[in-house]
Amino acid sequence: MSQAPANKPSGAYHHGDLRAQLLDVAARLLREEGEEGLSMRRLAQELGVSRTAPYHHFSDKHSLLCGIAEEGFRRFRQVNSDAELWNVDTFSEASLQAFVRRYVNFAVSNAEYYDLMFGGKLWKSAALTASLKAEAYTAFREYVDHFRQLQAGGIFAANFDPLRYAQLSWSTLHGMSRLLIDGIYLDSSTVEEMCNTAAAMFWRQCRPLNTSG
Amino acid sequence: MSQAPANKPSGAYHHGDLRAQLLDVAARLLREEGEEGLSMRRLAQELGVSRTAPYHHFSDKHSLLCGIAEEGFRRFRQVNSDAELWNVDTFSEASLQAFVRRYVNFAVSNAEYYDLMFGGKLWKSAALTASLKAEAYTAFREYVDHFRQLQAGGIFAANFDPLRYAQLSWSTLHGMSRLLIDGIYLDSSTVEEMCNTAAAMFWRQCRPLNTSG
DNA sequence: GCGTCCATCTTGACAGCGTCAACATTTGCC
DNA sequence: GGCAAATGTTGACGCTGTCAAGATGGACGC
Repeated sequence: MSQAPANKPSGAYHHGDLRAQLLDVAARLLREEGEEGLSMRRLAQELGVSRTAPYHHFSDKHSLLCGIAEEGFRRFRQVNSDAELWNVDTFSEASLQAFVRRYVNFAVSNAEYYDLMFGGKLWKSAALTASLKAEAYTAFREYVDHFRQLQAGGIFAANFDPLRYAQLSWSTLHGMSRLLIDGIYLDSSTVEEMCNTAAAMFWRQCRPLNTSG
Repeated sequence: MSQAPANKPSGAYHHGDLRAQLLDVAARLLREEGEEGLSMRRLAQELGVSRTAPYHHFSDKHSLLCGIAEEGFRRFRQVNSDAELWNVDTFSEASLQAFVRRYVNFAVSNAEYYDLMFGGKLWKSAALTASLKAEAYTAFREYVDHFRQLQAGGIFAANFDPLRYAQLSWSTLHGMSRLLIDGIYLDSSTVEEMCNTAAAMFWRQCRPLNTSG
């Protein structure tokens, strides 16, 4: 009758907390051994259940991955929420710098989530979980809305399209993150400098009439 | 004794042109059905040879993928080589625009190659073919060198770091390309406009003292 | 208490995968 | 012609995702 211990009931038939642990262990396997390190069978073994037990919580591997991505978006929220950055009065190059660093740091430190959240593996499949779709669209809409607010506050020139700005800045953030995660930019010692350069570009870009730093 | 027909000798024991066709058909399978559509066994079947025949031309699947990526870099060369863009006298926002469009168009139109050339699948494995490594490093070095030449020609401000500029612009190009390829930017009707916006950003960025459009 | 339903977990099975080992055939070279 | 190397073959192994069918346990009405 007592709730099964978090890790492994060891004799119990019912695991008690399988769904949550599947998501956790799957993410850990992805982190430690990459995409090839995660298989449904291995995942089950790692948790001491039979091969097909996970299928009672996720209809297939694809939807397990959707679950992981969803958790990723939950963790991602704090990156986007920054009162200082999105406030017209405190919007500054420094706050932009902090944002860029926060984004890239999240991507690199949570690569196993980032890959699924913003990678083709799930998005090209065109069969995203409804809840994942909701999380993702909300995240991007919030991002764009912030820029709209800033424009309404007079930060941008009138002829500036906030959507275009959002797309472009996100492209840069995403590109930097991907190149770092994928091991193409090996020299991670210059990451901070690159982030600052990116922030400077964004800053200059959104204040086209004022060239002072 | 006669050279086997390009496609399938149909009775001959030796195929005659297997290595090249493996690369071609593999790329086609990737293009048409994605990563999961390409298996060594299926590839062999598609070419009418036995399952293990490909292993006499590529030691394993990984090195086949390296071969595909290498071919990709060969096709990629024309994107980077543009006399007008890299010439100090003709360097302009228009030539930048053309370059951005060319890059993104290459990435999207050759996604099956681009994925391997600039994706984590090969780069994170840390076991790249020597020839692939050479191709890749050459491509990036050329890109950076172009910016160095432009700076030597006085295009950039003196305190501008061409390497940083190359990294940052490439991040943006790569980010846009990836988001398009991966189906995250669904609205591909605005691609051209985004390319122009990106080119404008690069243009403004490299002429920090001249705010005229 | 008992029976019943449902969530959950189990074993068995299947086709497909990458790849190794052993063997067959063909080509190129002396 | 003969021999080595290149290239092709079949057989086998352990791994994968996932379906079907059966076993177990908890929850709830009586």
